[in-house]
Amino acid sequence: MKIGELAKRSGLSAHTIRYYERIGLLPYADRDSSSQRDYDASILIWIEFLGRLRTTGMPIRDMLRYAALRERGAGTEAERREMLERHRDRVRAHLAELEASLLVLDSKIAGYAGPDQRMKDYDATPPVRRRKPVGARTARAR
Amino acid sequence: MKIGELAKRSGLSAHTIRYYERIGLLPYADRDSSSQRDYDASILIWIEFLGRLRTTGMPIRDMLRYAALRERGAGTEAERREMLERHRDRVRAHLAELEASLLVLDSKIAGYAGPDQRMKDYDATPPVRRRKPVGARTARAR
DNA sequence: ATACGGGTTAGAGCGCGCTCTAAGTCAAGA
DNA sequence: TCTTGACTTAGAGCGCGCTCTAACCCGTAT
Repeated sequence: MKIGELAKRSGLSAHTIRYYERIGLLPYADRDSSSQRDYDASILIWIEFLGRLRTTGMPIRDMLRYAALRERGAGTEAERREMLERHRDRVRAHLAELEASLLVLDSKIAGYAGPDQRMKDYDATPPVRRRKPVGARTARAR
Repeated sequence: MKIGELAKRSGLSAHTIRYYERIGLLPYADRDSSSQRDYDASILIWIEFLGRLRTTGMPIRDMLRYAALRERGAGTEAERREMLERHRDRVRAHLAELEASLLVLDSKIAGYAGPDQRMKDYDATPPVRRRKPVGARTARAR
């Protein structure tokens, strides 16, 4: 499979695939007689996993660490596992934050829809703050 | 409240607070006789809400739209509500993606811990791909 | 023969969201 | 009076993760 095909199948752009190889996220690909990358379908599984790491917010520098361990292979399992466990915990924490914020969004939306069209105060601009009216305080258009 | 105090209380840096004002996320703050910003505690509620939007991944340009509507005040409720509803839907979708990826992480971790120390294949580096062995294919150290 | 649609490289550029710097002002305390 | 520390502004700089450009190469179809 050449890079264009892999791009289609993986959802990454060819540019991004080359970039990932350059930085070491993807293993250096075999080249055919014309120096063109020739991929085995098995790379798709790795790319999909990378996508999971990215989706869950792992920074590239950490993915690189993981990828390097993976390439070293045997003997690195414990460390890889620890990385994933730490990452999973961060993802769980992030998930909890998102859920909390989602609740806030929901109640805010409910506020807009509520029988009482008036906001629960914390949305309306505070009634023209004008404390310490010192000097010429023009409104300054933005 | 001056900017340092607000920074402490809001968790934003003073730099970031000024930046937010500059771009329009925070309303232009009243200045005291020495041109120093003087905040009303009510701003904290708005900043906290901005934090929710940021946590849930809303781009600043969208927050700006929302902030502008908020400042226009009356008559913009419907649009603000629609924005939040669309955003909420995106957050829910993202949440679902995260949860799916979390499952993958969990099973991957389980694989590392499993009774069978051998990976379910898709983690081990594929057994030295060497298809189309054309030309001098040096391993090229990385 | 030539045009086309892929591919190759090194390296520049970009959008985002801050984050920091430089040079200056001001008020309070020793 | 002098120092200190918190503030002011305009604007530069940064880390991230791509994304694109330029110039070139190659194999196939017309």
